[in-house]
Amino acid sequence: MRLSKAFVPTLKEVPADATIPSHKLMLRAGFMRQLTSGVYSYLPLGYRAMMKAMNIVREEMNAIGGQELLLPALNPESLWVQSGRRTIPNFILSIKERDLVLAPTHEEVIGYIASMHIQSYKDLPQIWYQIQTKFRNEPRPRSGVLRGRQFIMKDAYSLDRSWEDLDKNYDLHAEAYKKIFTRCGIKFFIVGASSGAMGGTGSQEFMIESESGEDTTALCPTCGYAANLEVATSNIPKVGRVEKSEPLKEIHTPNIKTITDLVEFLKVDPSRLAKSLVYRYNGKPLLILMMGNDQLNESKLTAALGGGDFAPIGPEDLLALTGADGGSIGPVNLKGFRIIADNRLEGANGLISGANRNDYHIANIDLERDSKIDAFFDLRSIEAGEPCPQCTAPLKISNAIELGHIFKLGTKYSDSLNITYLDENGQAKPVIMGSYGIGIERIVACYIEQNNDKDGIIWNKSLAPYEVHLIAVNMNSKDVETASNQIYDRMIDAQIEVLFDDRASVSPGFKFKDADLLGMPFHVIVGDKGLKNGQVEIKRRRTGERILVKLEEAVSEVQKLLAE
RNA sequence: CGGGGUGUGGCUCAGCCCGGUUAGAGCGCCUGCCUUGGGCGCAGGAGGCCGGAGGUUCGAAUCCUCUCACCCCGACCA
Repeated sequence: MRLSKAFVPTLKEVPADATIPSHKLMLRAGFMRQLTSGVYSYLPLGYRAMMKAMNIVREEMNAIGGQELLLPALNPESLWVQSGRRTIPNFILSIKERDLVLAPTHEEVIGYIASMHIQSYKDLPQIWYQIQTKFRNEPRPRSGVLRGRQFIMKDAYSLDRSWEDLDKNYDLHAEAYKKIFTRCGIKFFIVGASSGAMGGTGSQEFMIESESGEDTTALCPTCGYAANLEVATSNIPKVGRVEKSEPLKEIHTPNIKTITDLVEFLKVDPSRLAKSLVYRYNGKPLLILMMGNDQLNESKLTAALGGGDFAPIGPEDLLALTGADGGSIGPVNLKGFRIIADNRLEGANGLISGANRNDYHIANIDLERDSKIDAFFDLRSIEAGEPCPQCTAPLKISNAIELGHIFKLGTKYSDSLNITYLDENGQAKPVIMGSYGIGIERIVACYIEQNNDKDGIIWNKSLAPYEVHLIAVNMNSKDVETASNQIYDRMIDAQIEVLFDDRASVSPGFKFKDADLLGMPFHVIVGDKGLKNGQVEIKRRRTGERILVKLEEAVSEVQKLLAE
């Protein structure tokens, strides 16, 4: 492509709306433009990079037996009502004129097709995938293409007869994902994750570490344990028992509302303080007992409760139920509540907690003796430095961007959408499903997050919009014009993807800046300076290293470099 | 949805508190000249109902009310 004819609107100044490197660079390099919040147009260069990513994904999906198809973005609303996902908050965008919605993902459509055409165990297994635009009713799009209302995803769906077969398909996808991200040149890691609103029995996320990430992950630098904070555990000890259970004692604690106040006031070690969080779960009161310094993890709570609606209880409601205000609630003599507690409290005694009477706490609580805990769960968020659950080395906590997510869905959609097959005995059985997503824009954005410098993007060959950026330093020089045109033609013949800066009215400095910004792996520079000696220059974008080669050998040298 | 911020030429912004010539700068763009190894120089030029609606006023980019859009933090998040 000749830059003199190309649409590559580069920007010298940083657009005001962009805050993270990938967003700034994708705008500055003329890869895309925003149309409205969370919606972008992909311009020629950006689209080429995305197509490179899509093709890598496609090749690896095909390699595990995936069959590509294309599904409708417009879906009947009723299908989503049937699956139960129409009412998920901030999920589905709908069309005003008809009872249609824009598909945010495609389990429902896949299920619809499968329910009609998968009839026998002989039809299984299947891997179906699509690479296409999806929509989400995103409350707050942000960080460029990392969280948009419209985005391209590869979504794959596996259909199996058994959980064992699902495991095989799941593992195949995990391996394919490793190959995909490795080929893209992205440094990633894999974490155990919560299956969230997708439902299902197991999932892993493919992550890159990034300050801009919206996920938080726990990582063990020693043994490699990695988990999303939604599910991460640690080897932090239980509270345990003190020598002797003393009799209960009520303590006057005027105006003490928080755990910090309480530690200050009683001059006690916070390890004996239990805090009470009061929720309504499916309309009924629920007391959650945690260690005073621990944070409730709502993802874990959701998992523990097995779904349903929960929300913290309001102050008036609380007073009516307990006769006390927040900060004075505790598990002893609390009527009408289901009580659950964090695992760390199992069997604990010698605790201090609220007395269900304003300005009073109770000491010497023995949970086994003085309260009835309905169940213990892992409910706390782990913190940096806690011992790894596998090897006890201190855990590290970092933000991360989710590139891909693989789920064992099981029968969630088979049940609601009635997807069954007949087994060898003629018995109807639910199809066991898996789903496997990759955000295409995120591949490009994450790559850029990991590969840029002050001058611009640094592409590798696999995702670069073009392999080579050919720069004619001065098109008004006859020699340069002839030589650079010759190299360009030869590169085209050699099927090298080349972007040729043949602009006559642009100064050399401008061209070099543009080339660094666009970031193709190799720059071939043709100027009078080199041509005097029959030479052209090849610059490696990543290192800045330059080599001089003979004009006639320019193309073969580039081929050598590209073959590395 | 809560909190904060911003809307002025294609881009980045000044002007707004404290109302008053014809609304400015840099970059980009057009024309000509010049230059040609790191966003080059000189000269000339085009381009804006100051997000929108209403109001206050002799007079509004500027003050008030409403509204829309976008960004950031939070909530939420497959």
